Amino acid sequence: MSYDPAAIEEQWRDRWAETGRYEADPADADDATFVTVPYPYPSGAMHLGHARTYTVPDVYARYRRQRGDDVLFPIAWHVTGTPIIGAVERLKKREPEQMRVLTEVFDIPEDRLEELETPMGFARYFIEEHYKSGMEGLGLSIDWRREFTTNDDRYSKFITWQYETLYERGLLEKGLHPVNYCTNEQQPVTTHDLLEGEEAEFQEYTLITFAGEDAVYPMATLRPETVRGVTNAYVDPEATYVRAEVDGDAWIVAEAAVEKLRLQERTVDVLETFQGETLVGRRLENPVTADEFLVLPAEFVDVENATGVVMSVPAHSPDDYVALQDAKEHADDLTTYGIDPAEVRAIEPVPILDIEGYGEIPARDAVEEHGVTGQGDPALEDATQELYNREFHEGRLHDEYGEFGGEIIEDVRDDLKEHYRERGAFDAMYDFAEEVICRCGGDVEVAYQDTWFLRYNDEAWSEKAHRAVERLDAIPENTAEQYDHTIDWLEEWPCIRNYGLGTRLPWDDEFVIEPLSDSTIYMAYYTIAPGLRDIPLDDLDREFFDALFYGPDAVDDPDERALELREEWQYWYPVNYRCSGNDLIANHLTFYLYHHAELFEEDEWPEGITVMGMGLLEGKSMSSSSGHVLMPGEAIEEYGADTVRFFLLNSAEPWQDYDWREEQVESTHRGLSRFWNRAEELIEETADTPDDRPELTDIDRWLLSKLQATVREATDALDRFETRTASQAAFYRFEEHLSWYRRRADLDRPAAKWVLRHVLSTRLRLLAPFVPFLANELHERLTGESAEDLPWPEVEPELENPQIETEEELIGDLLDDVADIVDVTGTDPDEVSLYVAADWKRDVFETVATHAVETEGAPNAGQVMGDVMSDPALRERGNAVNDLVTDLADVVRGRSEDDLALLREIDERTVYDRAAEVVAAEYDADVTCVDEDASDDDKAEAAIPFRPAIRLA
RNA sequence: GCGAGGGUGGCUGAGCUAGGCCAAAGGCGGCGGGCUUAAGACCCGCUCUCGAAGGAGUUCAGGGGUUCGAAUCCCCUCCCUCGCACCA
Repeated sequence: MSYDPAAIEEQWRDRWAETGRYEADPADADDATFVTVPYPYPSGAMHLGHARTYTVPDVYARYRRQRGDDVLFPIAWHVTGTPIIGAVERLKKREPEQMRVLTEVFDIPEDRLEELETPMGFARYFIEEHYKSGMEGLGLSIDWRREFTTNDDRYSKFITWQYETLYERGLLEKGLHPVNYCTNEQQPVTTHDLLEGEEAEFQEYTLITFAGEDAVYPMATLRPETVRGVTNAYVDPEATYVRAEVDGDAWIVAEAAVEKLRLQERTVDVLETFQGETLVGRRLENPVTADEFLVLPAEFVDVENATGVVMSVPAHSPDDYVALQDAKEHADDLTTYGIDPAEVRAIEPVPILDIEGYGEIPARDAVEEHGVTGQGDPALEDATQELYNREFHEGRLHDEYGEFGGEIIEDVRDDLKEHYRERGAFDAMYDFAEEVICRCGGDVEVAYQDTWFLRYNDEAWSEKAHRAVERLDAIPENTAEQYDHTIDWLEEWPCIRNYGLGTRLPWDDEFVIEPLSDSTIYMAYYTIAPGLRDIPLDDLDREFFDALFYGPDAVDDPDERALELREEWQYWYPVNYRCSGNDLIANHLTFYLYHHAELFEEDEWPEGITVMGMGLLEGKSMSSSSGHVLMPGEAIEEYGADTVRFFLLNSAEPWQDYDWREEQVESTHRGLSRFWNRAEELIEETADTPDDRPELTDIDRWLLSKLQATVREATDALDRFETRTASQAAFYRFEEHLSWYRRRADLDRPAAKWVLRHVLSTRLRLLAPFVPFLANELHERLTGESAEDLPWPEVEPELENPQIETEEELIGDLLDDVADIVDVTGTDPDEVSLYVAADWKRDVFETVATHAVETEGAPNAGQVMGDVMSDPALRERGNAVNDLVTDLADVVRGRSEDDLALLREIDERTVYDRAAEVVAAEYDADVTCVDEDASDDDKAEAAIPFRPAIRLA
């Protein structure tokens, strides 16, 4: 029967489910292994991009089981936060885009849409219909008894304990914080809720408070250091402005700014409203220089941005420079505003910094260099971008800036801002650089909201987190520094939301703990989830979990049930390996380290983290909304789960990106089919082979020796999560050994049959973690037992035989040489003569080899010659010896002492007699192998040790 | 800009953390042959250049250096990908 994945896979899935094969419970042994993955977020279907994240830990779990461990590999569902709620809202509104994804991409039947109209109904659908079936389809060895969702009551009790504990330890702090806020719905919104401006980030503008007669005129800038370069201001004469009392001071701002300021916790009373033109011509005073300047009219002023009053720094802003040129040109028009044109023409750019490569007025140079033609020219943007960058990183402030004079902007901007803020010259406000619209159609602004923060910048806490990194097995190794870097860089993290699924903040229940903050120590929850189900909700209080996690002495009257669960927790903890995405290093994985470092003792801290690259589909990243996705179910149906697994695990190491290319996947599938067919054939044809090891020949011993190397390599690789290296060695690389074996060995011998069966059994056990369906099925057919029920293969040192491996290499080299000659000459030889190097040449080799050992593989030709020539018999041979030494130096160069010892042991005649048989068979030629000395063929002289001379005829 | 990772033969992708066994694995594609009524699948061979004797030449982003010897080590330049937060 040929390879039929669907049939055998179904059968093994059933068997695993029926027998609870992967359910793990504490035993007495001290060999527990606990691996976890991030619990999925079922706000949509699982696609193949997710599949490897779950498959890699599955391989490790299966591997450790074969090594004899109790292995726990659990899964749960993360439903915290707003994405699911948002998705349900969009479904209820029957938004076309959402409906398209649900019905076309995810293929949800019409009659089931209704059950998706509640958040948990929505989540449940994807959990059951996509994630669970996908995971079962892939053959993941999950203990399903432990699943839960983060919206479960008992989980909330656990999170409540966590946050009460952190709160008590002073690691949470309340503060005001800018957030995206929908002015229509009057609540904060997430990026997912946005219709337009999803990419927009709000910025903190510095407001420079220029003084006018009747009020201050705050103007927004991202470059506060340019304050000394302001030459004038602009307003939109057509727009509406207001004079308002803002926190007790009189301000002039655009009317549009009033709401923004209010949202940012300002008290704003509008005193009067007027057209922008009233402001034109007024004189304002620079709070830093005390210089006066004019307010000019300009159409380009956007009153929707910041305060709607703009300052102009023509020396350093190409935009302002060009605008000023225009203003001067049309200065005569300004008389309508009562402005003296001469005064406008007299405005000159005021430089405030020096920068190499630019003249006194950098903006002018930038404008000229980019060939900017006017205000609407796209080149203006490039000029601005380049100049801003250069000035920020290279510009040095002029001496008028006092303590900041001579400094690079990059180094002092923050200090300078703070300096003037303290003196009342600067203020601040947040705003977007573009328009942002909510899905509800409402305008989104930046608002200050009360928020609770986790204090990840706390020194003592960071210190503990660094210690956790130190003892962590970070895979790949270079990720360790990324964790350290993240720890140093993290500030405070807002850990709550105003709405969403999840756990309420225990002491302030208008807030919900957000997803990245309720998922930091939940791995512990897997160990107790089944046990907690039997305990009444109300009993799961602070004391209960204190007893559970901190032991009987932590509370006055410890709950017995908590102490029992404590044993289970301690049996599995710590997590040996967490497998996650490399994009999560900068938040989730580092939070994971922080919370463990704070809440648990060192011996419960994470032992290892393996991060993974992303998955591509035909070279492009997958996304459900674009439809460029492949669901695991589809792939499994097409190729079988083993092919899917093998591709995911073998095409790249876990931390590298992989690319699902149909062509490659098909080739993987063919590889597995070929393997299956050969294995099945072998199993049938050798069924009556006795179990006892027969007398082996050299080539049998060679294959078994290669097998040992393969076992060693696969084992070492899996210990480091190198699934590609491991599977490559056990599968593809060994196929090459087998093909040499088939070429060299008589397969009809009982010994060959025994060897091939032994090899197959070993390889199936090595492959079982990768392709469990195929490997278990074949092994069961081979011996009656499945591969996963048998131990992981161990290296059998007595089967390692470097001597024979070296000899086979020499035979291979000879075959290559013969083939080479045949190829170049285009002859089909009838006779082949092999001449093995004479004894004296072997003596020279000994001398060269001795030198090589002394010089660690880098023999000095001169010294060797001196030695060799001390023998009179050799000296007579003159140039022949010289050439030989040169050749032999190449042979030994770089070889280790052990290698050389092997070569010295080899009897060339025996080896090449064997080689002669192979050559004879392959070329259907008469092959003779004689010593160089015994031949009168002048070709024979070309023989050197380990490289016989060859004559084709 | 900061942090991380890369640039290898038509493509993909090993090797580069321990420099010589590297003209450089494997796969895909291409070419030739076998099998087949035929296609597919499968099997064998070739796939940098030159060569009628196992050889030689030029390659591993570009430039420089260390070394008897570098795809592999060091320096510089250019280019690409990812992350930079309140999104999960």
